[in-house]
Amino acid sequence: MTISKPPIGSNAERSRSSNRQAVLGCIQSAGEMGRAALARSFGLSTQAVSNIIAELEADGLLIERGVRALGRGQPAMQYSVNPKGGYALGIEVRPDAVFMAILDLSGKEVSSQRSVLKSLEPRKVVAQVQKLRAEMLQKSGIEPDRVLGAGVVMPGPFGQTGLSGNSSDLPGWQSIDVARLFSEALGLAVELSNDANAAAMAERIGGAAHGLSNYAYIYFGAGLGLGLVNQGQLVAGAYGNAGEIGQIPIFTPDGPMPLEARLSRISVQRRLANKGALDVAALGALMASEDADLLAWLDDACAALSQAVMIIENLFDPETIILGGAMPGSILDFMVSNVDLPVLSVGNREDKTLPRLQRGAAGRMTATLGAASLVLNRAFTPQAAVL
Amino acid sequence: MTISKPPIGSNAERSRSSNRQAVLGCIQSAGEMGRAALARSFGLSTQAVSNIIAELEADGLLIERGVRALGRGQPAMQYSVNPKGGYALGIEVRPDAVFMAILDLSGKEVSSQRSVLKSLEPRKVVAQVQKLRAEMLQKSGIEPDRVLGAGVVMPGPFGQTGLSGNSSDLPGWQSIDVARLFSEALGLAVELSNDANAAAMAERIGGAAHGLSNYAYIYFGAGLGLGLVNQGQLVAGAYGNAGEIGQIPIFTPDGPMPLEARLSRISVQRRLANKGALDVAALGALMASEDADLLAWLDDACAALSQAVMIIENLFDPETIILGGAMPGSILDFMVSNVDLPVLSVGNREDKTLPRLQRGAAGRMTATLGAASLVLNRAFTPQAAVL
DNA sequence: TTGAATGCTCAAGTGAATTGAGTTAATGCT
DNA sequence: AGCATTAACTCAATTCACTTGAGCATTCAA
Repeated sequence: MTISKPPIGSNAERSRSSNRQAVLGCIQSAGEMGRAALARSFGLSTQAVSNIIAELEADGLLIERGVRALGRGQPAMQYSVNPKGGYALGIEVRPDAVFMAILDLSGKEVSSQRSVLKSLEPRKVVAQVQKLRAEMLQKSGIEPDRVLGAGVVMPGPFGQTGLSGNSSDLPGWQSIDVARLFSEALGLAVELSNDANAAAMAERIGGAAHGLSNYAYIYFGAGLGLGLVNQGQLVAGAYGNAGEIGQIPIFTPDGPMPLEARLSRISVQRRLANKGALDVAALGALMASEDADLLAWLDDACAALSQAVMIIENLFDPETIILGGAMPGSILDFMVSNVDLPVLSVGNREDKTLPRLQRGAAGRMTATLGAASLVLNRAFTPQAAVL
Repeated sequence: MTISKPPIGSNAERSRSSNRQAVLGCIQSAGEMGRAALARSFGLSTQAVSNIIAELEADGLLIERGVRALGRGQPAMQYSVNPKGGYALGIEVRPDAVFMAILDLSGKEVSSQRSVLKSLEPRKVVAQVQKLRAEMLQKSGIEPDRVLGAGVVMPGPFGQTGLSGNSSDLPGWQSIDVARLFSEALGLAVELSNDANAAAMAERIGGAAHGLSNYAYIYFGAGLGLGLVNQGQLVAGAYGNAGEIGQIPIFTPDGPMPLEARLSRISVQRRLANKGALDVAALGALMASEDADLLAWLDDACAALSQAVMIIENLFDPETIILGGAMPGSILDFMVSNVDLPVLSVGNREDKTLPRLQRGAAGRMTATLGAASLVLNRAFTPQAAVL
């Protein structure tokens, strides 16, 4: 889902670029590190790491954090990522509005905004995004050339599939090269992804999956999505549509139905139709008041979630499964503590140090922040060559 | 599941090694290629490719195939992989026997053998494997240092999981470092995997998935396994147990049950218990005679498979799903043509050029050949750096 | 106090890529 | 037929980024 595949062959310059990314990524996930420790963890010489660090420091991407004595020998100068060294743009396009967020290199939100769409026509949307970017950069006092790239999140699935035609699809966007469109308009490298994948990446940059390389993320959006991270990279599938978990059939007392029919905002909205339109805040209020209808829905939702966990664990064997998205944290927490974790699963291991199911970031902006995280993840990860 | 993680940092030597693998892999999947074409597809200079080719030719891994004129300009000298340039060892350890196969670089089977296990104790098994290797290499006239590595296939899942304790587990093998054990005994790089993953890789080297990078493989072994290939690499999961598809619940008229209960050799054996022990050949004979009980089982199996396809497609969005393993080809073919392909799936695309479901290699040795294919795949794929 | 361990720098050396000029061998145009 | 064009390839020089080895600084432990 990147603009153009990176070249496969390796040469001196590409080595350096890859090593730079590895150094940055290692420091980011460890918090702070010294040259020698970095050299050891990469199989590079200290001298090589020294050169790379000098370069990164000159570029403003790293800052000195003082020396730390860790035992015998000369204490090591520690470095950490300079939050102000670079910024990532997150763009979420929805049928009604665009959301934009700016993250700094540490993954902290610098600014975020929502802009109602006047037209859904791609050119007009892009123009609106350009304007929004200019405003936000100016307001935050960020130099445009400090922006590393943009992540774009759109409702999937991409291309004409058996799941197309949902209400969440963007009309007129199915057959265009969205990544190229944004990349040319913004003059930035663009990563395109669906909401669940983006949210999954957000957890890796600064959330519950910090430092993890294999995990799954169940995302509550319009429907239900799944973000899969394998070896630190998103599993996108052949056409970028992996993770459409909402359609998989689950077993209920009323017969088989799609997971989404029991576990999604649409399903809770339908069940609690008499309570009007429920946004995240309203659901949180109902949860706080221990609303009986909501609790009844939660029972069913947990039963469905249990089956989803079983399928995900047995197919992927992740280190953990994270629950997040447009749901109040209290509801996610309830699910995490009330789901029956399946016994007949490869996820059921005695030596597991992480919980099998845990809560991630919740809220309306999760996917937008995730979009920006795609960019950060790329900045921190050496690009793998793919044939 | 390799012995030791490759170093992350890149330097000149590692660049060369990675470029060598890329060149080999590209030639292997294209059949034959010239220097200039290779250089273009990698983003390397012709000179660099020239040097690499000279080295590979000197090592006996490539052979000249004469010049081909493809238009204007000087015709290009084509190279292809020398089948006799290297060999891969495949080892499948089962509760009753070890299977061993040798593949040449082109993926062709050179030799294969079965040896009944006298003892399941790891040290004794390894000793038996060592002896078997010596015999087979000698009989085939292969110099030992032409062997690139060994792939080892064992019944999963690995480690103590909620699925442990199956009859297919190897007692006494759960808590040892199997890869190290074989690697030290054989003096070879060893890749460890379960049967489904290995079989999936076999299809990539020379079978139905030749040249594909994203596909899924449903494997009929003792139970049912799933091999997932993402970006040309197996998805192993955090603990190497991804793809345990047999346990996922599916919907049947008799209620929910594990997929394996409807779609596996065990299930057909149970349904046709009155016909005695059924090996692959016996099942093939029943299929040829259009046995009514077998056809009834197939109906149920296809219904189950349809659900599995839906889950796999929606979670992974593969280019294709391949069916293979210890089942007669005729039964696999029947399934491929009789399964109801789910409509509500991201796999249901109009622009798909590959069939959504197709048949792969069938037979008793599939996993053993797959084990050797793991080695070939590594020889042909630049190793990705993983943090 | 002394020696071992550890972090780091400087300067020289090395491996593998790129660059640019030049050769060879096809096709296409006049 | 002759010549320009295109493409594949080689040789030699250069460049890039990493490694190596010598040497210094700082800390801990005996």
